[in-house]
Amino acid sequence: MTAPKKNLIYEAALSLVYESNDFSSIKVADIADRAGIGKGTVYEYFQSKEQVIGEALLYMWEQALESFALFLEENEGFKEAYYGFLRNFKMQLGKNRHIYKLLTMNPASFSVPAAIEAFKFRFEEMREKYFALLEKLAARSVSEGIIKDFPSRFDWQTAILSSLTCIYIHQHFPDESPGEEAVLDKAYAVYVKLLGD
Amino acid sequence: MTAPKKNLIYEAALSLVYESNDFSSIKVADIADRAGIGKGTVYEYFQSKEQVIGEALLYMWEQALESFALFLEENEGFKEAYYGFLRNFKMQLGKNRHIYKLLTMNPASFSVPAAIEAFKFRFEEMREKYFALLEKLAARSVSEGIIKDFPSRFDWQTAILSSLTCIYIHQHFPDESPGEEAVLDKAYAVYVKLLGD
Amino acid sequence: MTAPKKNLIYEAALSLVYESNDFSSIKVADIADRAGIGKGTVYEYFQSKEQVIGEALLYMWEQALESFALFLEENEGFKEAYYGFLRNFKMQLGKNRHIYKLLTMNPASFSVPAAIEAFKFRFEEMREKYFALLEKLAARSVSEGIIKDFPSRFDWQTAILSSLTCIYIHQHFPDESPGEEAVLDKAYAVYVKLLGD
Amino acid sequence: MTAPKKNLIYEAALSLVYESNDFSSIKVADIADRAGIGKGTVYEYFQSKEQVIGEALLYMWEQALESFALFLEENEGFKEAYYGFLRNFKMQLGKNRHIYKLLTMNPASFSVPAAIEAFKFRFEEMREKYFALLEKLAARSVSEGIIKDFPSRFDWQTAILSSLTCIYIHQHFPDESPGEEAVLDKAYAVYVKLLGD
DNA sequence: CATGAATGAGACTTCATTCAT
DNA sequence: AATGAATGAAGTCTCATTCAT
Repeated sequence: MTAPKKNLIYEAALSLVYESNDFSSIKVADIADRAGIGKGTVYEYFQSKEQVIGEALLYMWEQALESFALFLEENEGFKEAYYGFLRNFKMQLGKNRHIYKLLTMNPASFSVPAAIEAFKFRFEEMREKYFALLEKLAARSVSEGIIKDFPSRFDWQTAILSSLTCIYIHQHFPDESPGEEAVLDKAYAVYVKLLGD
Repeated sequence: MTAPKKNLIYEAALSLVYESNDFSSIKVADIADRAGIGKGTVYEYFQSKEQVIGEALLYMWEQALESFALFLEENEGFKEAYYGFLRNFKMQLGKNRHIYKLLTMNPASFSVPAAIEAFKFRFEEMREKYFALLEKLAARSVSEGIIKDFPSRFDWQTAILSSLTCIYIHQHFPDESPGEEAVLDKAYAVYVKLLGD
Repeated sequence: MTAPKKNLIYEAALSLVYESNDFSSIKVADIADRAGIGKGTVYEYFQSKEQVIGEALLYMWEQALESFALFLEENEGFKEAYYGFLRNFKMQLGKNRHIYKLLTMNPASFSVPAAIEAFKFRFEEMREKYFALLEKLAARSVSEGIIKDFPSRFDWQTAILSSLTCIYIHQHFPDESPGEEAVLDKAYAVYVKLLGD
Repeated sequence: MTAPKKNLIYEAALSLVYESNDFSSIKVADIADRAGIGKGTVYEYFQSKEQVIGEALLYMWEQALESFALFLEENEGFKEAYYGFLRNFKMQLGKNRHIYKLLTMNPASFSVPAAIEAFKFRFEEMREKYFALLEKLAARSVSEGIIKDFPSRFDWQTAILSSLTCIYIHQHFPDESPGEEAVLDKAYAVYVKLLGD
């Protein structure tokens, strides 16, 4: 029965990560408060504050990857899948605009807990999985003939991250941006333009 | 003659910002050490740690904008100017890969010192100046016929940020990326592809 | 069970107040040391050093008033009550000769913590209670016929404070003063002379 | 020409003593500011903050004693002299109600600078002078027949301090007290009652 | 298991004092 | 003689972590 309590702590920690944009300013007391448990209890499940936050971030990514993988299985066509991917990113970003770095798997975002060697490795693993899924997605665009030649890893990374950047700009400057749905078309177009012949 | 001492502190603070990726983990003692001055001296020039870091970030941007503006004046042609812009970003990113958020003027990066209202305003001002320069740059690509129609603000923002994303990926995964010079061509191509007909 | 720990801190703070005669020179570390607790623990019970000292002074007065009230109830006759009152003052003064201002309820003595508005009010309350008891005491001297007419507030205040002054001088210049018991007679006489016809 | 500068510092320090009621909270920077001189200059004339305040207090007393002595010489009759004495005390107290301890020559008020041995001695000297003058004043009341027998030192000290207490109460509770002039009569009456047969 | 009172290392900040100008 | 920039010792306060209950 420890799993649910750990998750409680993860969710609490993550909600604070979303708000603070600054790992070291997050307080254990706040995590405990938000999780509705005692401060001491946190230390029954984790060794240190660093570990709590590190594990919480990995937990977030595990969840995200799992549902991403599931989603890819359920949606065969590239376009629907890509729109779904964008839509999910948009939603996450809507919850918290500070989270861009985390959502784009920016290694820098793991700099604090990465102090502990174990995290570096586990994060690397996670990134591999993430890129494997993205590659699978990119592969579909080729097999469906939307993109002619299979792009290099560098190229599809650039294309996908640019798509996300497009959505990021939309979130930051909603006034100067196309509508909520139109931005998805824009972002999709970015991918096609960058990888199209 | 207080300006040089203030600058000394700015440089010290910034070098720590580059390293730590986490504002609140920076210690006043470290700033003072790195500036080669006493702890108390920092407080002769600033009211609080928050202010030191906030002002230092603004200082960094002021410097960057100034040299950017100068550079734009000195380089008439779009392509040279754009390559110069990319080269500069690449160099900055080379110094510190955590700094992407700051370099892309991500408002979130200012979230800590922005607690003080004054910072919000000054940062906003800075961003306006930055975008004004970027728009000027984009305008050149139109006047030189490289881009047909003048793009919307949203579109050229997306195009330029995607260019930078391209370089960002290069820095993070140098093994899978084109050479140091080739990446500039790639980044330039991103801009042209996204805004070309 | 936090009350005893708070009281521990009060006693520690007061013993330092007695010694230092200068609020702002009292150190939190000293309070903690003397209370036999950790520095941080003080901040579990109080918000700031100022608050510790302010509350401690109020605590001292609360205690004093309580026992004074009890004493008045137990001693019916004016003379015995008055002697008891003087004796108590003498004893307090014996513990610390700097404390005169505090013992005479001099509002100035509260000037430091009174910076916080709440203290002003609570101190005012305390002073009212104190004067109510003194008035009750004075009233007895009238009802017993020791004093003819009921004196004005100003007059009995002057009389009582002069009594205390008498004891104060005794403490400061023991060589030139009457004996330990004789001074009480002197002080009592001061009261009677000043209010007697 | 150093005398006037020293005096400037004394006046500045004293004005802060009047306001703060707490020696150790007075800052050298404030003294210098108020004296209109540089911080470093203070240390040209004094060795330490403690010394500044200690000397300033002694300076105040020297001034006061000098004018008191002069006043006694100029006013032959006891009653006029006593009223003058009271009036002066009242005026001083009007400037600052925290100063009671200082004005009544309470040794406790010198506790901080008294840490330096030299001060203890000089203060003792000053008190002797002060009491000599008070005794002279008391002697007049006897020689003029207002008081029958020459009172003991303890008795006239009590009488005079009670007079001052009377004025002190007037200052603290003006609403419940007699008028500005009437209080002098009251205070005079206190003296007479306490020492009269 | 769960707690939260207690702790003290360590961070921020102040300010008396120095000293080069 | 006068200054005030620079300093660092020392004080206030925070908060991650422990541990007795």
